[in-house]
Amino acid sequence: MGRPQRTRTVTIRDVARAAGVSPATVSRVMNGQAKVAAELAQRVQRVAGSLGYRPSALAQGLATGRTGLVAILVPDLGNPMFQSVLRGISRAANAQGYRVVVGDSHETPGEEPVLARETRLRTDGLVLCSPRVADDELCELVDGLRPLVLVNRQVAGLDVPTVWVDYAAGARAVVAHLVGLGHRHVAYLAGPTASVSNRQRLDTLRACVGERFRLSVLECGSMHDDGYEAAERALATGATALIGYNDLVALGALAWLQSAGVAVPGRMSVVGFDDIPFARYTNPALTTVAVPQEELGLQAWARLSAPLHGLPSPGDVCFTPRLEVRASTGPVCG
Amino acid sequence: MGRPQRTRTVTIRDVARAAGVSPATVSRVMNGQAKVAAELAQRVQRVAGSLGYRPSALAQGLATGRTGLVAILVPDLGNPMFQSVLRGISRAANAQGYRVVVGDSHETPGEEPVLARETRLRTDGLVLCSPRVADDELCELVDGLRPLVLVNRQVAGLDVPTVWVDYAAGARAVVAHLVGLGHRHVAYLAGPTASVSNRQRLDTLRACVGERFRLSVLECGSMHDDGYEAAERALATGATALIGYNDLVALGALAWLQSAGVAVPGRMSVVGFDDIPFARYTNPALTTVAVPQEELGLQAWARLSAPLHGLPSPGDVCFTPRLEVRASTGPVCG
DNA sequence: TTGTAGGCGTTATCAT
DNA sequence: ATGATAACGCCTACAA
Repeated sequence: MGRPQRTRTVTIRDVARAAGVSPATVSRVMNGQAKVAAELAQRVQRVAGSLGYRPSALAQGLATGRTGLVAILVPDLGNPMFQSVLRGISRAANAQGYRVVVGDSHETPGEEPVLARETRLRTDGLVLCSPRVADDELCELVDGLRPLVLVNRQVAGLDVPTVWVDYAAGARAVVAHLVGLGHRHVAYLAGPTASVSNRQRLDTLRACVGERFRLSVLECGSMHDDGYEAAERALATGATALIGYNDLVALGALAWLQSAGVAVPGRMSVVGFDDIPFARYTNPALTTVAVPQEELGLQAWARLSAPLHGLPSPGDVCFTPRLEVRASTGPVCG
Repeated sequence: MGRPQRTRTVTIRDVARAAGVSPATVSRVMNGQAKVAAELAQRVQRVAGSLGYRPSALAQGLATGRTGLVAILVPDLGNPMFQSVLRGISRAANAQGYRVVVGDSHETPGEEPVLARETRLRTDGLVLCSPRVADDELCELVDGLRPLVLVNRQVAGLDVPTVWVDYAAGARAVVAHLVGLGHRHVAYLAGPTASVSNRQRLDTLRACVGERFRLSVLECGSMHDDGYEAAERALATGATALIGYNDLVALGALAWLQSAGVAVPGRMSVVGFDDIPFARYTNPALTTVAVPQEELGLQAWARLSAPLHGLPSPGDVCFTPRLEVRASTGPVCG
């Protein structure tokens, strides 16, 4: 066998031999499982320690059919929103003896299926957070990935536990807020076209268009730089308020407006989605649609751990976001 | 065998049987390795596809001795600095067919050894980024983790490839800059005591203390909130300039100063370390000690991939950071 | 309580 | 070019 590393690893047999017992006994001692004579256990422990024995996670996984690992895949690890979800799921999973590994698809829909499959192969379960892959492809993918949980992505007629946020309600709340402040022309800095939640926000905003509400949609992206770059175009539309696809985009736009000397909210109000930690610290602080990020993670774990323990998964759960009004929005100055 | 999941997985044998060939042939086809008759290969491919066969990564790893995975461990995934390092290493590793998994010790030194060992067990190599674990414990740890690379942590007399930054030089540059602007009393918002780079910065600053330079050290932390909370104390010391342990801390402090109506840099200059992407977008933009974050990742991979390919690892590399002067520092107003 | 042996799914050596 | 077969390291019925 071509073992690349010339490091001869210490196996369970080596320990067994050195301790004068059978491999089975060593296994039992290492796993603290069955009853082993205290004295024997001691000896095995000592020998294992002195030999520097580490059970092979691969072999264990192969033999037991479980790895003790679950994975969460996100489109952009740089987004604090996803980090919060990650934190939520990690906390919950760790409390039950599972480790969480992270995958980042870098907003590349094409990468997701391969990354998902490959990751799932090494773990006991998967959480797909805001997947960008198309509906039909997602449907094909799903069966090979169970146990699986979807966060922020509902697919009709798909039997997969799901945790999601009603962004339509959030978007309507934003519109109501802005219209109440007298805004009649709003610019939306659109996120990735592959993002379903972007589509939800966009569709909802479009549905609000009427005599008292005009909408300019600008292509943007999902990151801070994208918002920074798009802000000037937003200003040029003549809109008096700007809605970012997410907080990162909104903060990017805010940064540009500041640097360009555009008064916020005097000349331009700014709104985001998510309520990432940073949002409250900018100047002015960002008005945003707050979603319970860590809670999403917790609920995701609840739905992933159930099948891991042979239990039925709880039903889907939907959170209604809350508009967090801060200083970046104000009445339109006429 | 207690297989928890009742999902009978398709094995290489099933494919072999269904295709009327031996498992060995299927293996060869899947790996595109040796020569297999074109027609046979076709058939195997078809059968494998229709059966939904996915090779077990665990079994492959066990049989080949390699996983195609490397891991990077960071103390705080929420810090954009570490994300940039991660990006650098991922880019380089992916280009050579390796995947990178990431672990987060959450600034908990005690977690590092167990996390490191456990992660290493499932990967072919490890990068420890800014480890917080104590020197002696790190020394013990090291041998069980090779192939291993250290980023931002040098340990004397330890034979481990290392990529690091000369933060002492960076700190001296900051002091020179501030003194040149007339500052005579500076507050340092200290990071985690377990952070070696915090110690380097602190020691260097202390060494600069003299008749023309007074230093107040305040306990802080490594995150945005820590800086936000510590800023008031810094102001109370009467210092005219504030140095954050890192950019996150400096930006937190900046946010508090803004909200408290303290003029920056008029009343208080602010400096950070790292030059995270955000630093240039705040208002005022942050003066900071810029380190080549992605480059650190690239160089780390270069040192990790070498032993993976049976080559000798390149020597250690040290980067000298560059002071990026922006608008958050200015002459003392007297 | 402890040992024996078969199997987890794959790869690689060695025949054919 | 293809097929047996022995590892890889561990776990767990089952036997003792």
